[in-house]
Amino acid sequence: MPDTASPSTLPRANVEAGPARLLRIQEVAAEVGLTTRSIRYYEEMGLLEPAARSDGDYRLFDPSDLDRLRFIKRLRDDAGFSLSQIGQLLEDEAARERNRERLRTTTDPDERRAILTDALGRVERQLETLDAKAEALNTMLDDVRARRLRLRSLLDDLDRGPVVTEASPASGTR
Amino acid sequence: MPDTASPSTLPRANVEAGPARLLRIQEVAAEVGLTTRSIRYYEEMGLLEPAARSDGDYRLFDPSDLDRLRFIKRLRDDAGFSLSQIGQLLEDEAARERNRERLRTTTDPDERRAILTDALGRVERQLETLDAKAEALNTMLDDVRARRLRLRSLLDDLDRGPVVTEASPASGTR
DNA sequence: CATGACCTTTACGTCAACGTCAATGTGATC
DNA sequence: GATCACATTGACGTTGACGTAAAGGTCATG
Repeated sequence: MPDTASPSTLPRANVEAGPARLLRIQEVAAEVGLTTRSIRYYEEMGLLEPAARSDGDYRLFDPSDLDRLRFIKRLRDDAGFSLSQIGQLLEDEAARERNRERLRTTTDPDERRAILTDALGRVERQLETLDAKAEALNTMLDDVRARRLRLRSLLDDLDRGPVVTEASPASGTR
Repeated sequence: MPDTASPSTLPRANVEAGPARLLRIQEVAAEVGLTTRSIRYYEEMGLLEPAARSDGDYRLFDPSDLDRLRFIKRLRDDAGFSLSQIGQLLEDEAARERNRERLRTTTDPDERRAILTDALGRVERQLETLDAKAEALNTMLDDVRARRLRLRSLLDDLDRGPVVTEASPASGTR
């Protein structure tokens, strides 16, 4: 029984969940809204590695690759990170997934703890990066909201009654 | 009596508030943390216009120019906007300041209302732009926080007691 | 008025992030 | 097994956002 693909917005390894139909680059591009060139470029930059290659060396992408590409796109478009910054974040991601493998293969509690602690540290760093950006953005948002408030109250004043701004006694007079 | 410059983080026109010492490009660059090249480039791109020029055509910047440059820098570094996007936002800014001039020179309530409404609309659009970005960022932040939570609980489990991930034949009570 | 630090414009160089051929190979279909 | 859409790897072109050097003007100071 083929499991219905559970959609996820997060990059997650498709851990031993069956073959799960591999896509070629053009389908992937259409699916995630990137160009084939960009996808190849991201691979060249080390941001991802296609799940497999065909006999004739065609790139073959699995669902987790799609998630990863969507994640990259979000970081690029929404957050405005550079590819090298994204590389930092995804490097951590990749390490995390490698560690997930090891986590499942080891039973030594100490090693498990070490791996988890390591992963936690990387996530914390990701959080710091994103948080800093979000905070800066929110500050700017507050500034603009303040301006909006001022404009609104000016308009209210205007509607409520004739303004007594009285400041230019000889306006236009020379 | 020279008024002490009131610091503001927002770009605001220095409305008839006295001469207020004009700075040359290098001082400005040092002050706001940009290169002179960038400042000239921003002018070339139409993001700002120095308050004045000296006899010998030196660019001369007033405090509101500095605020504007700081604003540009924040949009670029913190929010990750491109210069053309910043141009959109600042185009609105420029129009707003021109309108502020007209606001002070007209007494016609209808015209004032029109100008204010116009300005309000532009600020709303700025808000939309910034809001969209902030929302996207917050979504990503939530995702990462969720991952952190999962890692923490895994670590907690590990600390609290031996995990029963699998049948470990070696240890434990028989 | 000479000097040196700073400014001007002009113009070419650079790096990231792709776009766009070109030459060639693949693979499902008729 | 020929076809044709899609794939591959170069390699060069382009755009944005500056860096940097050249050839000169400006301005406060000795």
